[in-house]
Amino acid sequence: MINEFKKYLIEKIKITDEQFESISSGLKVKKFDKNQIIQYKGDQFKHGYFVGKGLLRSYSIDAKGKEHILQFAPENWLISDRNNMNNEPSEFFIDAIEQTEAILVPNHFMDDATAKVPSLQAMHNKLLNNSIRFMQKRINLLLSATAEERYLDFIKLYPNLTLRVPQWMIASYLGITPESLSRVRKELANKHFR
Amino acid sequence: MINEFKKYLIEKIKITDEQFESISSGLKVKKFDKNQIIQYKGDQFKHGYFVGKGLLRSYSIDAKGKEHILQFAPENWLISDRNNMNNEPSEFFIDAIEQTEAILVPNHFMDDATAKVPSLQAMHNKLLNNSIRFMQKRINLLLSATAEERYLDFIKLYPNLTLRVPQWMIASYLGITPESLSRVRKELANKHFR
DNA sequence: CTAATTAATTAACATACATCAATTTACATT
DNA sequence: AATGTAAATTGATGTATGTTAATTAATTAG
Repeated sequence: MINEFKKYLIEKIKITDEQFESISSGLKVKKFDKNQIIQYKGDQFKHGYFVGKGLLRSYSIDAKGKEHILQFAPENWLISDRNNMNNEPSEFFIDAIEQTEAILVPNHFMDDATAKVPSLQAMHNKLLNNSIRFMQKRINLLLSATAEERYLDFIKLYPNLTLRVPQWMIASYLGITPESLSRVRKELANKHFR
Repeated sequence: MINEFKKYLIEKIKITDEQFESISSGLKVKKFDKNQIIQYKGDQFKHGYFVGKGLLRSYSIDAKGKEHILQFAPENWLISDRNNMNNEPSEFFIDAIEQTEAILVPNHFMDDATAKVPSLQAMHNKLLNNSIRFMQKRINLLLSATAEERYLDFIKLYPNLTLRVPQWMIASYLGITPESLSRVRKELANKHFR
């Protein structure tokens, strides 16, 4: 499992084996049951999670008790609370959609890594940059696209998650109700049948 | 104007005067007319803009020709195209809402700065992190809040822009039509009158 | 200062999506 | 396999926001 994390860092920030060994001691793995809530809004932890096996999600709960999914984190995703990273309480919940094993990654792991090995900085910046790009695209879709268009984008972007995640969660990620998503799917099925 | 950029970097990444001097030579200032389009979708530039005076915006145009505003950039904002930073063509347009003077900031300015002065890296990461936090909040609002709630959030977050920017642009940022925003405002006025 | 644009408001009507409620289907637990 | 629970579907209806179009107000340009 630690090895998966190494692969992740090799791919994302081009870390070397030796560099990884020098910073990875002390990483702990933790298991979570399905439906276990890992982090509540308001919590302040000093680590994020690298998912080795399973599936996590982060989400908010609005005044009416409705959940809104910010992010899915399947295998080989690093999910960090951006508020915790800034030493502020979390705005979001995190829970396990499936039974999950994850590495607890200290919030300053990346800072430490790039401090220790400055050559990693450029790639790490690129990683953050991609994260911003991704979110810009999502904002743009929320501003401009219909429910159907957003769903089509989702299944293209996350073909695996589409099968793995309950529909009501996909709806929640898209910003529509499960009923609406069901209708969107029916519409799409009809279109492709004709 | 260069001095404003120095102040920005002192505040945001805690650069020192000497450090700034060592990397700021060669920065160019450019003026833009009101309504001038600075960057088209598909363009690939090697610089972003630090706004010293005036106001820029980035936006997309959808299939129906409707604009959707991703970001406003008033004085002391650094607006960089995240696709260009990754050597890919831009997904968005940038234009000047007001007559603007901006510093052309090379895409790799920050990378260079942190490479030259590794101690800046932590703060730079924090800056990017804040950018992500901000976008997470916006996504969450788009998923969960009504037009009225989003507008109230906007005027609280950007009291100056609320006065400076035409309403139809605020509507475009919020993801609603100008007509709807007008009605939202009327509603709010009524509520506070009663 | 006036004319010409552009923005904002308002009203009537349309529509995408939400809500509520009832079934049906799938999934878990024993 | 049987039973209970949660998810998905479907239908009827509601509502927030969109669309179109007309009017008024505000800006901009000559």
